[in-house]
Amino acid sequence: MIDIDKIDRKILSILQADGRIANVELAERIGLSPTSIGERLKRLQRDGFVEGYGARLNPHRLGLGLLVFVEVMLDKTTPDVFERFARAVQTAPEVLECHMVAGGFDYLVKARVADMTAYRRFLGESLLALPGVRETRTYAVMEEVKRDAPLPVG
Amino acid sequence: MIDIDKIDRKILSILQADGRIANVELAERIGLSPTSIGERLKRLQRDGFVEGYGARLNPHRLGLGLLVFVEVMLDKTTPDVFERFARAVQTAPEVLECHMVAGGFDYLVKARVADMTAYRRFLGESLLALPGVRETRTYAVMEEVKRDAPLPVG
DNA sequence: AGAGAGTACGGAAATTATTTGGTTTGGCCG
DNA sequence: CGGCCAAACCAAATAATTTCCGTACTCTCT
Repeated sequence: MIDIDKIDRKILSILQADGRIANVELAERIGLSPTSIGERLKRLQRDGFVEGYGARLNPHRLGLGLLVFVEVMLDKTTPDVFERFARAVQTAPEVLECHMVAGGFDYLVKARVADMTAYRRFLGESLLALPGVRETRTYAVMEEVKRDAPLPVG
Repeated sequence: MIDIDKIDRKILSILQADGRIANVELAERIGLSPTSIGERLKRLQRDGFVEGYGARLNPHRLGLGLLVFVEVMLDKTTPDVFERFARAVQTAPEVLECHMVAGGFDYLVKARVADMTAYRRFLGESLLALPGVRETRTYAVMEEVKRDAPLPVG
């Protein structure tokens, strides 16, 4: 396990908020030379702290106005239902996240679709079409109180 | 409503996967001059399709190995419980997402902590300490099947 | 046809990233 | 203690990229 110091954390924190910041400005904000910052960042990437960079898109602008969470329960009769479900979920573009959870149900799915009509289609043609899906409970999001907050690195 | 064409979508798609790609390379991949791509990107940012850029960090590397979802039910006796809960959630660094949902409970909270010990502390000192919280149900994630997939822009 | 908007392009200038080489610091061991 | 090594830092030079500007093309509307 490689440990990181306060400066590294600051770099990660700033980069999480603004992934496209210029190296020189990053260096200025931290109080180190651009060269050092560049070396540190390279190391942070090599050691797997930074997995990549991405643009944050506005889902509403893209016509994806409805966010839903779906609790999925599987039939545990066949041995490979979990595998098959996991694989199918990867290919569904509507599914943004899918987690296997401990508790009352098996999988929690987070998906984005245009509207309720689109959701009904997604539910019927994608989720319920999968073999082994016994039951689902849908929760439509009415208000996104906090959306994709940065990880606490400080 | 401003609509975007196929080239714009391609820009967004690439940028979602690699937010730090050089403009020249982006232009090459799409088959347009860097200048044009720059202009399009500027427009996409101005019109709110791109809200920003961020580094994708590895939560496990940062000691945040446990992902939990918490269903929260509130006491609807006081009129401002929702507001107060929403405000409190913003300041909690463990909370990555919080959504008000329609259905069996009021809020769905997604949080990242180090381990179960840290979660117990978070639950007791942050969530349950809030006035108006009547009941919570916790679901610990055992396996992250799909994590933060890009929005379907194609 | 002509005006205006929108989009595209190439080249020059400004900015930024990366590499190179050298200095300092701190630990380790003969 | 003195020498040695590795890590972190920096300034300067070079390489690459972004931005700015002038121009051309195509649509559409009058």
